[in-house]
Amino acid sequence: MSSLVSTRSPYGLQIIDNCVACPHREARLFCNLPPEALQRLAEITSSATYPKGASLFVEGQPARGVFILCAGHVKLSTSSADGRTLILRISDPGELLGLPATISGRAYEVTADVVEPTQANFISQTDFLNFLKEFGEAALRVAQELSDSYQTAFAEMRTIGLSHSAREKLARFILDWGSNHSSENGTVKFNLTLTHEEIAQMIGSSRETVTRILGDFKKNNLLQVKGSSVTLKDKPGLERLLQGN
Amino acid sequence: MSSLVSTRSPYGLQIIDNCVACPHREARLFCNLPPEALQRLAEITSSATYPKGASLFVEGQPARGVFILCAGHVKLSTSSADGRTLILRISDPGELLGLPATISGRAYEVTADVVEPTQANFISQTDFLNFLKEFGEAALRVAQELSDSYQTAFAEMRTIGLSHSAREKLARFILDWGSNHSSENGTVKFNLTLTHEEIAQMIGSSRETVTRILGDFKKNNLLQVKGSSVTLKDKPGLERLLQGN
DNA sequence: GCCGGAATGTGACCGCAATCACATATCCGC
DNA sequence: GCGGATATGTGATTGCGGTCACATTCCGGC
Repeated sequence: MSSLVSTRSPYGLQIIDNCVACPHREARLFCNLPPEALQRLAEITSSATYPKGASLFVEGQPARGVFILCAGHVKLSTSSADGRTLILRISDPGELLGLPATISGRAYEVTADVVEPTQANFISQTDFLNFLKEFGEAALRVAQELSDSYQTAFAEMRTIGLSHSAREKLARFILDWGSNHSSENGTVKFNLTLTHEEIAQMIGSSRETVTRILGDFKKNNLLQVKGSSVTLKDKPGLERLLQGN
Repeated sequence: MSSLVSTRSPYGLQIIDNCVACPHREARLFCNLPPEALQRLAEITSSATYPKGASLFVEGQPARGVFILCAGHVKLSTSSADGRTLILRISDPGELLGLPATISGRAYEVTADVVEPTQANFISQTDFLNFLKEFGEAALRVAQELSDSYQTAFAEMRTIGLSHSAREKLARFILDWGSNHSSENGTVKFNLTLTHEEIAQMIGSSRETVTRILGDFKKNNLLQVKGSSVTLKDKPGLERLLQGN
């Protein structure tokens, strides 16, 4: 079994070999499959790197296959004809992108844009489906992965659908982001690499509103912002804004 | 293979035997599995009927297993602590309910309420997971089912997140509902068995707003309502409200 | 056919947040 | 370190739609 090997890409990105199998998301997905399955997986997988701004796939495009994100971050979004955009999530390394579309055979339902130099493995739809047919265990893993995605997307939907004010949605967004990205040593502190515009698109609001409410939060000492670094000063205070649930 | 058999339930519901395997959703899910898989499926399945108002499962409850809806309709909803409710969809016969939670092992993410006398088959979580482990093909079918659910939920999310006005959301809702439930012979006509309150909960709006906008639609001759029967008089007119997309 | 509860219709009010229109401030490549 | 693009901050305005408070109508059960 090959161990992880790193080299340099043109974008100054760490290239990771054989990232199909495990480096991220311990004990998930395609780890612990029988050797012949892993062998087969390696054969049908091809790796590539993408510069900032590239698209792995675009909403509405017929599904070509799945991408396994090895390094970098990818923005998943959907947009309406009149230019409005809804950002679903920022994917982290280890995630499978384009899975529902590839499995169901329909078009990609979101657009995947590279927000920072990224490495990803690709498996074409036919190869992937054949692989799943042959290795039932893998199909079950895929079902689990889909269930997780489903529940994540669902939580997102709840946030947007069930909260009243933009202030509430923003508070929830910040708390969520914090709980996933914080390096806490006592206080919760993390990097928020999104622009106000993008935050607005995540919570279904407008750029100005995000700026204003964020200013509000600072004024009320709920949090502190320095560059892209955010520190929660009064987490309970923020949580109080989520009224109930 | 046993054919469909009907008897009478206490609720005056048609009881359908062996509905695991096929009656609805042609060529989907568990049809065309090898005989031993079908055999096994029959062993782990138990059937039950539910009166109006019953809950198959409740949001937050640890997953017990999946339900296969044989007859009747079930409302899937989620609600926040302060009493607001978001209805996700009304499930039709043939659907699998509670699948993501059962596969992922987390809690049910929605509540499933019976809105009319219903028959459903149940498979416990452990039985179901063992079954999938043993029959890889079935796991793949399940993955497909999950993909479909995902894409449906996603479309719902887009509707709520990307449209500006309540009027737009209502128009979209009516057109969607019409395209799924209409018995068209020239004009589009269908039964809308939901109260205004429920419609409001589906589009994330308020009861009064639904009443008002629906009245508006009637006034502008976009549609006609007689009891629970709705007839679209000017479909293009409604579609124009979806601005763009 | 009557009754009670649910569903629907309607007015008044008003607050949130979208939008427009700018003024700064910050970042990044050359 | 300069200059243009991009991001952020802020005021003024406005309308949508939520909420409250009722009136009216519908419907199902006895």
